[in-house]
Amino acid sequence: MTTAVRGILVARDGDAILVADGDEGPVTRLTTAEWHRTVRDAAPGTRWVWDDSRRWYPDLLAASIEVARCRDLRLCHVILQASTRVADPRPLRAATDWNVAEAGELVPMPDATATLFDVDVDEGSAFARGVPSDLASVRAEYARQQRAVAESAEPDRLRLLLAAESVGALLAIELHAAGVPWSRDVHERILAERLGTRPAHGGLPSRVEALAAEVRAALDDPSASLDSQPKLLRALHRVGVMATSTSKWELEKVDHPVIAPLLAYKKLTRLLSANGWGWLEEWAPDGRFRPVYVPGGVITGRWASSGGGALQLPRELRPAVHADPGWVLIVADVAQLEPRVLAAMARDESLAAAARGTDLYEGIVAGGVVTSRPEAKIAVLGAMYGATTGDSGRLVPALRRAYPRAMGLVDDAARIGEDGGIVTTWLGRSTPPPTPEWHEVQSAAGAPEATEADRTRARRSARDRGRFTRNFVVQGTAAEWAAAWLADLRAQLAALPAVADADAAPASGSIFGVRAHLAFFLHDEIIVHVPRAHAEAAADAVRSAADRATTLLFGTFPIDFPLDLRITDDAAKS
DNA sequence: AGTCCCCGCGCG
DNA sequence: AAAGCGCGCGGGGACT
Repeated sequence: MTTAVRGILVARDGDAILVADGDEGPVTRLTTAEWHRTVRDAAPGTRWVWDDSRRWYPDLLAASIEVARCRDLRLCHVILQASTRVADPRPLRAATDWNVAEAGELVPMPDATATLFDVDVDEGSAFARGVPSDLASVRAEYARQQRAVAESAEPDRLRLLLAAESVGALLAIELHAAGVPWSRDVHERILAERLGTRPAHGGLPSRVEALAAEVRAALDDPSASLDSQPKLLRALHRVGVMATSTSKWELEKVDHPVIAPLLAYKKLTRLLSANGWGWLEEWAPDGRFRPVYVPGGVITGRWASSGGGALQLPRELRPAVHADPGWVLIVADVAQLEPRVLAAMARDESLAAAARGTDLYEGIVAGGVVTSRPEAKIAVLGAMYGATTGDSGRLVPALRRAYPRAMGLVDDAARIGEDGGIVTTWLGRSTPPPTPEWHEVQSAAGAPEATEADRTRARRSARDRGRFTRNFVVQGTAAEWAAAWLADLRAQLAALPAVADADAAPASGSIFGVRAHLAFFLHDEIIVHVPRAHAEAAADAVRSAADRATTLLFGTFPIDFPLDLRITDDAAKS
């Protein structure tokens, strides 16, 4: 599998598409049809170097043309211009038209087809600001990036990061095109069970209506407003419930007849407004849920999403994720991804030993560090999030004694952040520097006339940033492991054979209807939609991709990343 | 009417 | 239980 990778520059010139072989090769001018043919017939190792995958790939996919690899200059610029591993970031930072959002034309996002002519600049989900697409700009930016990598402290890691980020850009568009196979029937059954009968128009579902009546009776106020936080809080105070907020973890502590129906009401109205019948019509009208994924959308390098709440699909709706007839789902997630990543980054043999096998928390208990699994869990979370008080903060010192290398890594990251410094993930993504406002708060506290309030504010702000940088290195490196996992898996799935037309997935309507494909991704879990005949092959691919990701990032360091993997018809959590 | 912020809660 | 990271979204209310 060692095909030489060749970079081909792609640019736009009016209606024409310009393609140039490498840095100095001849420029070819193509029509759209010729461009499609060129991509379809390209050598296996070709890497398309283009401004922004969102500008090129939806059109290719619509023509059933897949791209194996690219360099997404926009996303890679964001990484490189900030990375502490780049020796001289000045040329990148000076290229301000590549510095994301500020300048440039509007680029239609993958879900924009319906609203393409309804040009509403403020509709952020449909359009985004674009980077340059002319050949001179693309060529210059690629040269800057290649030089930045070559001269960096860790060229191999950065190359891996840029490749993974760019595959992510392609995959995000593919996931949108493929969609999550969604059973409208199952979704509607869940809604009916939980919420009751659907209202004809304007009203509330029957069970919600009944609960609202119960709550109003308990509040002794037939017209009480239940959806306005301030009004609800006042109504609660009137019947003697002296809560300071209407959040469920505070209300749960109160013993009053209004609490049970109120919590039930809140739970149901949440389901109704977030994932009710309206959501179903808007987001899965045709048996596919097509969220817009935003690679690099989170500061740590995780993906964000826009529209449909893709990253917040409630567990109770997971059964609606349902394979098409003749197909199955492979649902896989990594148990305790982040602490495992931390053990590997820190080369902490003790934590890695506790992580051997399927349950890192039990491993910590077995090592005698804490006495129970729940304690191990909150201790580990507290260590990675920077807890200082409560049970979590109390347990962290035990972890510090048992795993000095791992804890040293996150403690160092926190200290650097508190001091205004920058920290970097394993592969090379760095935090932004503190904002000018942050520095102002710090210097104000050091001035001779500073008040105690100034100093308190500065300490708080420093510690806030310390918790951010502490978590950044772990969350960001975990995102890198997941990106490497996805990239390898995607390549393996693309190599699986297509099925006969008769076995095509009915609701897909694209190349993903005839071949195993990724259907969902959420930080550390994936769902693959697979023709039944290829289930075992695809499951093996999921496992081997995880192994390869581990080796790619961490070499021979002995760390396990065990998968919880199921082959199933629906994605309900077992 | 539009915009912005807060609250609350869903996910990892 | 809400102290301790990162998100998106819907609803209400205050403001323009």
